[in-house]
Amino acid sequence: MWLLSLGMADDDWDLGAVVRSCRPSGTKAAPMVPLEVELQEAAAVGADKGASFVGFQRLFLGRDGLKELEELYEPCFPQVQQQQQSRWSPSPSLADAAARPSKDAHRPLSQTPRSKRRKKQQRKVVCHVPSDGLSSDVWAWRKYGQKPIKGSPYPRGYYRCSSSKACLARKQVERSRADPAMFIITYTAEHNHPVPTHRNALAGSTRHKFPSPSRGVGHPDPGNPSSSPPSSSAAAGLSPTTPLTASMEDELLQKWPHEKEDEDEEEDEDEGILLVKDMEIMGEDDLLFMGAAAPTAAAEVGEFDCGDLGDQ
DNA sequence: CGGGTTTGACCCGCGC
DNA sequence: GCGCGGGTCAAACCCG
Repeated sequence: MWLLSLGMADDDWDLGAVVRSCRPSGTKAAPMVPLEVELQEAAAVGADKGASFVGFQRLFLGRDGLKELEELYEPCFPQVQQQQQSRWSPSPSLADAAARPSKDAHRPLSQTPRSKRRKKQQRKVVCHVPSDGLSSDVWAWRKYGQKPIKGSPYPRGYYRCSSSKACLARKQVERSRADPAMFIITYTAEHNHPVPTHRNALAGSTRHKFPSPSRGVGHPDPGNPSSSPPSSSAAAGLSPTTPLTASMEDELLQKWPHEKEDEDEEEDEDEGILLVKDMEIMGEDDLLFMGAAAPTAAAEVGEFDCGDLGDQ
């Protein structure tokens, strides 16, 4: 099931974009099947998980932009559409938030401002997607880093929008410790440009060789991430970009199965964050969540659809 | 050649 | 104030 939680209330098109990216782009997108959405408020978190939709709806009531969301999610969540009629007022967009360079802006060093430092309250959108959903993201992402996360057997991949240099949109992809079959995609900041008609041709083209002996992994790919089951395919580092980037995925994939053992203990950690099963809340103030189901991930992982969905 | 990925180092926020 | 850990940078490398 796909879940998406919005750490913010923004709803401009950017948000939509985000959402979009989380949902099947195109018709052929991955099976968006399931879609069980669970939405809750931060406060609600921890509470009954069953609150899901209801909570969700409540959250959005009265806010503008909801409408847009509805549309966006419609495919995924008909219910939302039907039930949510209200709109929520837009709050500062992620872009804004992210755009605020904060103190980093004046960083003397050669380094660029790190506005992003974990702002405790930076708005984020967290999306849980099944491995097979990792692939569809209409945006073009470029990986700029990967790091092992303490407590998690899976590394987290850091991506930024490659469509526009000025775009502050970022995304983090990490395999769920609790459920390796699921990926946690966290979007930070919004795109400040329209969705690219098509992702860079090169994007993602780079690492197509899965089993490439060279980079990273030395093992043969377990299951050809790209072509095969996503479940194994993505890893924290999948490349959201276009189609495939298999290397990272491979790595993760490969290790994934093995590390699975750790799962048990990790579960709670995942949940610790707030994940109510599939949902997480980030941001502290006004966060909203919405469930979204979006088979986007497929693209990240694999190669399938990326091309198609790239365009919308 | 352009653009993406990999990877180690660096920086800084946060908790103790 | 210190140390840990997460997030980002940037050089090196790879691929079409």
